[in-house]
Amino acid sequence: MSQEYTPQTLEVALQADWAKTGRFAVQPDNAREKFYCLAMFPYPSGKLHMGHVRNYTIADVIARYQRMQGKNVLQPMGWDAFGLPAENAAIANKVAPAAWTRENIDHMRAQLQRLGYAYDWDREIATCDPQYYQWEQWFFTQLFERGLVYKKMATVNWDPVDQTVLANEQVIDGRGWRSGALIERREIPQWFIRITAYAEELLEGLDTLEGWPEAVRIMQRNWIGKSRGVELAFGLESPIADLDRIEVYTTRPDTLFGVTYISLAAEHPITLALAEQNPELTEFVAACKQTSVAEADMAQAEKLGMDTGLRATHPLTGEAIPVWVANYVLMDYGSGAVMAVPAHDERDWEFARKYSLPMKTVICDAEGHPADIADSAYTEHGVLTGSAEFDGCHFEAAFEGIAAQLGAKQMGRTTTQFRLRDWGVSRQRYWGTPIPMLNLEDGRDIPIPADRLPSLLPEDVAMDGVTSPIKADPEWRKFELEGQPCERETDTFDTFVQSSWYYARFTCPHYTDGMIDSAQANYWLPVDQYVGGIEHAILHLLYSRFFHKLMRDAGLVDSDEPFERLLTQGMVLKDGAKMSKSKGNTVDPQALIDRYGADTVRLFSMFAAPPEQSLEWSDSGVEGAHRFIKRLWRLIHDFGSDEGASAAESLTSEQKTLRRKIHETIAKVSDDYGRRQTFNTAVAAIMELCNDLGRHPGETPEDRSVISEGLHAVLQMLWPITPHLSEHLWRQLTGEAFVESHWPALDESALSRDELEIVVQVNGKVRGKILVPASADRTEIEALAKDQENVRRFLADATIRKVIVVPQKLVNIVAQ
RNA sequence: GCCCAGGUGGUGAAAUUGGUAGACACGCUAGCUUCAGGUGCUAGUGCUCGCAAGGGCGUGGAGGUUCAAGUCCUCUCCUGGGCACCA
Repeated sequence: MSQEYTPQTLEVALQADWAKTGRFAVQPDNAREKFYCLAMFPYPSGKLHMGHVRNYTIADVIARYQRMQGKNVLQPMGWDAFGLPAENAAIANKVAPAAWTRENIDHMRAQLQRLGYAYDWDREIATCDPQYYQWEQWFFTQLFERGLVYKKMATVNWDPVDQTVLANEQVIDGRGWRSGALIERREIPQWFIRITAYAEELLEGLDTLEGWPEAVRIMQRNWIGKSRGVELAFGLESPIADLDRIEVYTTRPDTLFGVTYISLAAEHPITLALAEQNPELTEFVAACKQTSVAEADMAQAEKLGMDTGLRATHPLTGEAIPVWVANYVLMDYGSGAVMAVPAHDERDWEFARKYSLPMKTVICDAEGHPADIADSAYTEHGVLTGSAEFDGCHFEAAFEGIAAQLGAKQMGRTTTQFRLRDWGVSRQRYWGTPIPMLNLEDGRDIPIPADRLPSLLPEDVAMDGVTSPIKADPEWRKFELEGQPCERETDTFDTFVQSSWYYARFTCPHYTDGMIDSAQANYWLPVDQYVGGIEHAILHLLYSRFFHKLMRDAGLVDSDEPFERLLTQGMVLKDGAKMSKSKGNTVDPQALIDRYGADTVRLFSMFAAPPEQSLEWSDSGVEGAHRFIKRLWRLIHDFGSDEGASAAESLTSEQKTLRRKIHETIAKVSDDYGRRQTFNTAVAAIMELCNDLGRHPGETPEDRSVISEGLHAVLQMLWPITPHLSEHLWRQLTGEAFVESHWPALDESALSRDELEIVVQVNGKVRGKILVPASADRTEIEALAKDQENVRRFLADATIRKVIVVPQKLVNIVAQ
């Protein structure tokens, strides 16, 4: 009766059954505890890659484990369907982004279904559907009314040949990826959402997110970057560009006496005014603009500067301080000007060295001497020197004293600043949500009225590769409001806007009366478990937290935070590198599913590494996972049906040992799935149990009873990972349908041991092992340890100084 | 450049609270079964000395704390992620 393992037929049949019976469709149910499990939805790029498989398997294992705990589990799936790749594909393949996207969705949906994920497909969302983005447009107009939206000039990468704006990704070594032209920074008007109004709350909220990895919380905290400092001004003798002073911000006012120059951004109004009379400076400013807007590029670019000849007055000493223009000072941050203290700031030190600018030490080192700055800046806090009446002050006193003196002179004040900048949401692209704003003839911007939404994106378009079809089409732009002609905004939203609230829409995807059905949302939210790549640690997760608070303040949801617990999974690598087409090291999950079935692919993904770590791909590892499945298949078939095996009365010591292994495994796997989320160690433990079950003779009814108990537990514990295999074999073994809401019960009494093995060390090195009765006390253990044969040899002519006994574990005898 | 992770056998990894380093699996070696094997089973497998019993060494590198360090501290090297228009 040894039947062959045929995953292709077995899995597809079960999947059809799940779909037909609506097995994973859910509704609110107040009788049961809810559990909302969500994996970050994919961009529909064409087909699934291994990163998706890993991501969705992790989430599915958690969702199914929670189902086995009897919870009402929501696990939805959808598509982050707007974005740049669709435009690129449209140009390359002469197909409209909409058609390309929807084809990809159909293909990827089928792939996900073939992997057997327990999704409620009735809730599927695609962000490119007007039914979705209309509410995003509506919400934006609400934010506008609340004063949380504004328009200002902001910098973009400009390709002067293609006459288009480029994403940072499209700028390679400072050149446009298609034209090869040197790109330049250019300022254009763009829409912003005031995330900075929520900076304090976003920062404080991090402390409540105990279910988040500490690394993510730290990264967000640093990103928000709250600092206490001083805003101060250096005076100008005569106004330039209507400014009579240069404003700077510093967190180190204690180094104010060490300022030897000031640096302005290339876009600073004073720079621009000075450049008008100075051709050399004009040229330098143009050169400064030839880097991408990416911070990484700017931080690594060679530091360039030029003396403007202008001098500003030090607010405390009255000295004349040279004013420079430098390419590392950014107009978008703070005031676009910084005071430079080369002795106590790394970047200023490098710049000053390069241009032979003076340095002035004003902080003492730990020994109380003026710090040595010959080889690098001294950036520690310390006692002041060379700072007039502040000499001898420590950081705190100097900070307060200098701030007070600046305040008295009306030249400065203490402030709190955030590194976080407002969220620019304008994109000069076609394939996105049209920004629902109108430009009136008098120049004012107003929102499109709610009853005229959605502002529909035309889908039947041709892409020429340079101009957005809605920018190229004058007809689309035309709009009439109360008889007045006006123009639609032709920019679209950043795709992060869609992904900032989809988790909430999943609770009520078909709701037509508003953005969110609060009754549904408040039942399901917050998401109990969110799973996604670590690469989203800052942007996506911060924007979502921000949007949640915006929705809360609009009365749509009750909770303060969207995601209770977060699991950030590592990447899938091959040959130590991220899989990518350009490297030619991709692995197509479809080929693996076709060859081994979904359960093998799922099992390997879970077994190969813990979820937070990167996973090194291995073909032979997949083979190994498949072999384990076949072994288990054979084990169950060889065992036959369990013909109502009853709990045995008295067991032999071998049977007791096997039963203890079964229950130790249940305890470990429960902990690994639930608390630790280390699925690889759970699989290893189940494999160990299977090895023991296979080795155990099945001669007596008692033997068969214990083995049967173990096989039941194995199938139940594997269900979250290999659901098809488990359901199929369960029926073989028991003759009944698999009941998913039963997690195997732990029998604590089966865990007890009569004897323990204890390690004996001499001076920290293992010299022997002893078996002691579980009831043995300290003195007995110590005596047994000293008596151990090998231990005695090492103690022969030594004096025992100390004996350390760690209960249940080891004895360390310290001897000389 | 800045912020955050990670580095353990030939390979993927385990070691959960400072307490036996290498569980589980891959690979490899030997044997058995079968002998058409991309099959199955058994044993061995960190390096090293030894016939063996047993010993020495060993978690990127250098120091340190401790009876005891993969785990804690300091410095350092390498790899990966993020840096606001890839998603």
